[in-house]
Amino acid sequence: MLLAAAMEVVDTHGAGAFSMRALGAFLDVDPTAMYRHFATKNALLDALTDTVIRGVEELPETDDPRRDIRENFRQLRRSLLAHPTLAPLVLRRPPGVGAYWERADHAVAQLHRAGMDPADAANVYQTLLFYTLGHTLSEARQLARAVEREGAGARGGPVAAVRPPAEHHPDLSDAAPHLREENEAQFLAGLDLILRDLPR
Amino acid sequence: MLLAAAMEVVDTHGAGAFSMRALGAFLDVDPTAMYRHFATKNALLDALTDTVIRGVEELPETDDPRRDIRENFRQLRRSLLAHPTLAPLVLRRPPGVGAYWERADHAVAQLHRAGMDPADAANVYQTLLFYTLGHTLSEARQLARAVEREGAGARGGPVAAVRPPAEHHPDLSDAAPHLREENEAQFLAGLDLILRDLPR
DNA sequence: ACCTGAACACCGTTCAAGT
DNA sequence: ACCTGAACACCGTTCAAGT
Repeated sequence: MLLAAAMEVVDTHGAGAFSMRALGAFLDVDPTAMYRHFATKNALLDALTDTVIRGVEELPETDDPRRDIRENFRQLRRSLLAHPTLAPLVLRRPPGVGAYWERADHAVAQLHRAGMDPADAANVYQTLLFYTLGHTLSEARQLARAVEREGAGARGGPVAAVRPPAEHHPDLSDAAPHLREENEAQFLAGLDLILRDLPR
Repeated sequence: MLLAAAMEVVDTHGAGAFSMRALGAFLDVDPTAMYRHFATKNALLDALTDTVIRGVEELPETDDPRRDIRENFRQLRRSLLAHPTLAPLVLRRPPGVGAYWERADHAVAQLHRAGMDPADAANVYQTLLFYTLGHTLSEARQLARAVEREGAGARGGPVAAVRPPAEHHPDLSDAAPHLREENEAQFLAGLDLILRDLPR
């Protein structure tokens, strides 16, 4: 399928190296043949990002709303990190686009179940979504650079330590060691911070 | 100054239309003359994004830490929205880059002053930063599309309502009206959610 | 020290022509 | 219905040459 081939090219060489000509070469087809199926390169990229937002995992339905919400956003994070060079392009999709509906409805339903009114649920959902996007897209950056340099499967070096000039930023250097923690744990800590009023 | 001219071209026609040739035409200079001052187009864009992260406003120092922290991130939001087509490119800058230090130190210092230990302060800071980036870059998208269509100063239409197919997403449609609120208020509500344990 | 201009190896997209 | 191939109007970047 055309989208699958496009995703393979993106994951192998990075979204920066993706072009209609590169995709044509991969499919052994004239570079202009794709215009029968997608009006523009942008439309093709939008379709790719929608499949990343949607992901491949089932949304969980247990009896623990807090756990289910956490898992919803962990899934989004995993899907974005699986395609790190494509991840930043999800920002071109409005949050009202189809691919987000399932996640939005799932999260809002769990928040409702946990006793929140619609206004609070909407606020918490959006905060979780934007936090997840900001955190994960920042995280994807270093992974993406490794892919664009070394090709698919690159692991990206160890997370660089944050080293501010100590003389100028005394408070920051006390906190700096904690800014370097492993990213998954850091991500979950932020989720829990936002969800800390939910029953656990 | 070269950077100021580049920023003007970006703000007028959008980052998508920015090219070395366009900048050369704007400055009435050969398109390759810029390579004396910046090694690549990417280096030039990185310098531009750093000035956006830094912004033009003074960080506040009142006797209210919570207020100062809110203002820190509102400043970042305002600066990003002032250059909406450039905003997504801040994701290429690692959070440890120079332009973030001032904001990081300021926020961590205020959190410390409010009684937080370094580990909690680091967690809250990162959550606030990534939330702000996610929220603001999503918000910048519609502004950016207006600029790329109509040129500088475009206001971008009213915020599109989120209209999920009601039959499929009952919980979401209860919350949907609250997803459409004016963006500044929504942004601040998220900040307060993350900061709700701070003394006010 | 800085700018110029030709050149190279690319782009996205259109369109007439083929099967 | 789908693919081809030439063509158009662009790119970033290098490098020898000029002042």
